[in-house]
Amino acid sequence: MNSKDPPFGHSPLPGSASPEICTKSAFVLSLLGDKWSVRVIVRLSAGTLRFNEIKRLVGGISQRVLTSTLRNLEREGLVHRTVHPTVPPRVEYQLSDLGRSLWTVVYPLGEWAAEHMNEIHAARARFDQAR
Amino acid sequence: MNSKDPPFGHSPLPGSASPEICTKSAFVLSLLGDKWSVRVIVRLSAGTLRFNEIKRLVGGISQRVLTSTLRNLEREGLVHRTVHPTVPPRVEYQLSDLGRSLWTVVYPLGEWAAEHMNEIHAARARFDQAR
DNA sequence: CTGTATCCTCGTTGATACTG
DNA sequence: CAGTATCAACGAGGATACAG
Repeated sequence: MNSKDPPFGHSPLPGSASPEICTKSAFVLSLLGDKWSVRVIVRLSAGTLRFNEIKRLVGGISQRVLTSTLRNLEREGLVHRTVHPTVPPRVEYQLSDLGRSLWTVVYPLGEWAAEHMNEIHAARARFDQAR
Repeated sequence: MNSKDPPFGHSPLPGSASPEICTKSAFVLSLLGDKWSVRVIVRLSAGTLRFNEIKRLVGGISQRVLTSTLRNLEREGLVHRTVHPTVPPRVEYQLSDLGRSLWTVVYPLGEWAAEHMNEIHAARARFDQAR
């Protein structure tokens, strides 16, 4: 995810009217669809945190992957990273304005999930049992 | 993605107040965060489509992966699959009520992307060039 | 037309050890 | 404390061929 940008810039189909939304929704999902980004953002939505605080709060994430996840979020401009040149080093992470703005539109997905999680699990049970 | 459910049912951290939202947003993203689900849903949001119509409209997806994607969406209860036992076979796909409901909350992400895509690309450019 | 069945490649994740 | 460096494992995704 770090290395090369996904192929989302490709031109809309010629003669096609509306596929704007497709590309753009998929683009946002490609930013957050990985395993950890949202979980990190949720924690940062509560305020500034240090590396190991995030690690503890998120839980189950390795140092290496958390580093990578935070770098991605920083690269997309969703998270700010502040290094205090002390010893031992102190690095603080916080959501940028852009990150907070994104959060306001991602949050409703959590609410939707809360309302419909049971329906999804019911559908899964039906589907799986039908085989 | 078909085989086993992601580990999202795990208990909220003991003594922690709010991490509900985390788990649930991440759950929805785990449904749609793969490479093709949203692109398929967008097309189906316009109406009923046959297998190869989706394949053509989405573009760049292989038969095997489209089949898998549609099976997942069907399993989650987001898409209905109707088989007409004719020859040659005719299979129609459409969003379920649940799928349409989800779409209303995913759509705003596309709008957000449309507004802020430039900021993200600017942030990327700044970040990449700083190395 | 609508899928299955294989095979293969690549990226993401994870575990572990080491550094400033 | 906050990373970087390796290495191993796994799964998603793609190419191709075949089937009902």
